[in-house]
Amino acid sequence: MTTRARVARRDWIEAAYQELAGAGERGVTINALAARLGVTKGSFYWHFTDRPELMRALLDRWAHERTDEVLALSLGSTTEPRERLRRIQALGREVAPIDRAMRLWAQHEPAAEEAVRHADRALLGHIAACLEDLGFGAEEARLRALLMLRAWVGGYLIPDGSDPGLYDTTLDILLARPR
Amino acid sequence: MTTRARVARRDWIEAAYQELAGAGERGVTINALAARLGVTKGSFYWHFTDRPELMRALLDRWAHERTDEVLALSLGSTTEPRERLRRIQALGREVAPIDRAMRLWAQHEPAAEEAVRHADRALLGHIAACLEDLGFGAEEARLRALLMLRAWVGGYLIPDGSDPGLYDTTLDILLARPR
DNA sequence: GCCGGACCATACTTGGGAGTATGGTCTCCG
DNA sequence: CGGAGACCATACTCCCAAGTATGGTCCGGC
Repeated sequence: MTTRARVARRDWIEAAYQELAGAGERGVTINALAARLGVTKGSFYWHFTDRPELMRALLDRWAHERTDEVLALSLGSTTEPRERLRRIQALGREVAPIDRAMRLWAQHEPAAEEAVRHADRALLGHIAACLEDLGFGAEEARLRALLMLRAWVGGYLIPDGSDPGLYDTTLDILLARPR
Repeated sequence: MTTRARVARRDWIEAAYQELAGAGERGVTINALAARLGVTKGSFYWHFTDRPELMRALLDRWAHERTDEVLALSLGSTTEPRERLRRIQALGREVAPIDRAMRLWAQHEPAAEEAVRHADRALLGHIAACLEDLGFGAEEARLRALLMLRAWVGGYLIPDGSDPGLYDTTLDILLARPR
């Protein structure tokens, strides 16, 4: 038969990652993960010393994933700035659940805040680079990149904040030159 | 002597409101409020039947306050649209702590989400009205109002997201006409 | 075939916050 | 003065998630 329910350390991390994306940080509870994995807490406390260790592993996993994604963006096939910005938006829609969970978590956990800060620095750098390619000055590009990111994550905190027509036109607005 | 530590129902609500703004929803705990007020839980459960009743009262208090503020905006002295938008931003800075706490709370509490939704509808309406005064079409005004709000609350979720130069220029960007 | 270590189940204990039961104190009013 | 009701303190119980203790099972190596 197919080897009993033995799970590895990465299985716990993966399950926790799913739970984090779906239910937020306080949703990732040992018992819930155990149930999801078909084992009990006994397994968990063999692979980890305590919950904080698991959460640190989550931070690590997310940081790496996010780094890879942003790297893939900057290594993308096209060099057309506007298309690159559109791909950033597309990525944003993909990672929305986990991204949102991470940012909410970062509100009351300094370690998570630090991870988000670091990831945002990279992402903002990439966005700003695209804007500079479009002819904006360095400082202007920085400001608009930050504005673009804020406009994006702001959607997490606004009920009914997902106007279908918004994503199509937000770039137009953010890229309009001052007169 | 100055009448013992007798507190009224509104004192509990006020203390809870402070705690909500400062420590978030899960920070408003009965014992913490009791300590802050110099009484014990016995007092609380005389004025309220349970914690949900207190939280509903908080929602109410916030909704009224927010309604008054937005009303004051639309009844403001000036009629110059751009100045009105600047005052909205100024209000945003004032109410940032409680606004942020409410939105975070709304992430896992339907009643809070409903309150935020309702308040946002009014605020967005007011912003959009200013934008229409500036010559934008109705639909365009709606979109830009939403974008402005998202850009604002997005700052809550971005570490180091408070660039000093941002508030000065964000209006310029949001008000630039498409070419 | 059996032994040691990897892995997990069971059954605890602990800590913190919500909620309850009950009795005490002040104040006002008759 | 003497209750009645408003208001609060004390001391519980309940619940839930984290963490611990301990014993059981499986599997590879000798």
